[in-house]
Amino acid sequence: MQLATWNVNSLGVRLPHVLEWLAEHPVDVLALQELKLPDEKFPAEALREAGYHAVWLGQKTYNGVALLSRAEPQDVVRHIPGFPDEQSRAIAATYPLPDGSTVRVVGCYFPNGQAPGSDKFAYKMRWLDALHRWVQEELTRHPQLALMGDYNITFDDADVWDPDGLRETIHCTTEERQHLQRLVALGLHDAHRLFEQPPKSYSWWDYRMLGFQKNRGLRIDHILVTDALKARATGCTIDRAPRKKPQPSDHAPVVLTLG
DNA sequence: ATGCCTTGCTTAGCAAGA
Repeated sequence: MQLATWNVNSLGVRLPHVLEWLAEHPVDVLALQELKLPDEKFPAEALREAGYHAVWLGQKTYNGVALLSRAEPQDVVRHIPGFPDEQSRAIAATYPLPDGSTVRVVGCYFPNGQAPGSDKFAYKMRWLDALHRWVQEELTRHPQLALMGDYNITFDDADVWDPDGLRETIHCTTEERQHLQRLVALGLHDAHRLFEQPPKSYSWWDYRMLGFQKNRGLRIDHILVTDALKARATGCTIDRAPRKKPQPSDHAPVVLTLG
């Protein structure tokens, strides 16, 4: 049983990569971010042919999230309830597990935030507040929950290729990291850190300046899990292989394996 | 560094990403 998350930076461009990756890695649930296409252009048929159900929340040009799954999704929620948002950033669904229990999957594309002090940063903070309230409420009903996606926040310096040069810049500010810790304090665990990882493990690399080749990256794509899922987790990896292909997304998939 | 890439929208140059 595997859950994965991947910011594809345009599903229109990256659909072949997604299909190839799923053929090699037939995960049970794949959360996608940055679809960059409206609902009516979502490639549901191609994904169905690949054996995947899909639920999605599209948006023209920007944002957009989806959940692909082997099993049929239940109790689908689009957008953070009680947080009217013109930007399509959140989707949730429930899936059956082989033992008869269920897993609640919340897939999110957190706002970038641009720079501390900007309007976009203020929106990021409001969005994070709303997400916290929503996840807290979801946890009352779902002991097995995974919150995964492009968080656009690093946990600490170990997630940053140049922590001194990027100190208190976007993705690395104390304020953003405090929000991330508030989510953790709800009783969640960073799945990546549950396991031994290679040094300098990142999930995003800038397209410019040979960022990937020099491993100048950030770990900003995360899977947070509840105690019950932590107990079942047997591995969590970042798959750098798709980042090496021609015309890649700037993000790599993150994969959680559950026993 | 004011950009460096990439994408979408619109059709050459922005906006936005991170």
